[in-house]
Amino acid sequence: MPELPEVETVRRTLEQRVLGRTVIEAGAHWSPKFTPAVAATDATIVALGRRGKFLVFALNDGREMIVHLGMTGVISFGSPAADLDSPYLRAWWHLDETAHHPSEILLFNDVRRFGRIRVVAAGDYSSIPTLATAGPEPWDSELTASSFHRSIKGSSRAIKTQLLSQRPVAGVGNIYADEALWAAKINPSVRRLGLRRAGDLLVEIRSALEKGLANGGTTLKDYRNVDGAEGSNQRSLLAYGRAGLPCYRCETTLVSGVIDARTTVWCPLCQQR
DNA sequence: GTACGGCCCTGTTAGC
DNA sequence: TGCTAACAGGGCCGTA
Repeated sequence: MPELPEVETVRRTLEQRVLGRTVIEAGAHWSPKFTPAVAATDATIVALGRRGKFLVFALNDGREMIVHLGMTGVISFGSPAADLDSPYLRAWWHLDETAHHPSEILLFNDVRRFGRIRVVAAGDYSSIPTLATAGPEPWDSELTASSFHRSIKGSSRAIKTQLLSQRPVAGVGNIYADEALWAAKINPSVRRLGLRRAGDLLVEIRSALEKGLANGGTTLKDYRNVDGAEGSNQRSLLAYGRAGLPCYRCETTLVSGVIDARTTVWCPLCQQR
């Protein structure tokens, strides 16, 4: 499931192949989640950014195409002859030929259709609630222990739920939330954190995301970068997916439960409430 | 406004 | 062997 490290890896491997290129034709699956992709036709991509887990294609006409990979979304390049009949193709953009690139098709495949695409006026995210209310990027200089603490203090929900809401900080999903909470020795169900513990958690969130990024993302099943390569961070996970196995710190058996409809793994000894 | 449950999706796996 | 049910989960929406 693509979280910040996966989406950023996609952005980095995609950027130089789309900058300055014009969409000469586009198509999409019938679902309204994907049909907005067609609206990018005739526009030129002038920048490729990322906000939380959203890819932001800046277009030359004052609009942005926002792409969320959902759980199983994969972006790749292909040819019209070979790749437009994939049963999981949800959107495609035919990019023009340039001095550096042949004419080719940018493909968006998404088995479970949890992804979504929107084309909006630049900066107008009113139709994308999670993007509109997303908190700061993890490495934003304005994000400090105290600002993070203030953000958490404003809610009475479990800390895991708060992280998944994208409000305290953008880009954290189920995997990196479990990893950061384990590293910070914080129980995922706690509803209140002091300033010092909030600071610890912020440090571990940044650390978990940096490690994921350095490893090219976490590939559990579907995730690939634009070149088709898997990430390797799944081999370095310390909590996620390890229920029933010994804690790497204290050897207590890790347990799992459901928080906010997400499987959550923690150490009952290191991460006591 | 905030909290919470249900829904969207389909391949994989477990259980009978 | 073949069928059914449970499971995975990010974001959105309706309701309280």
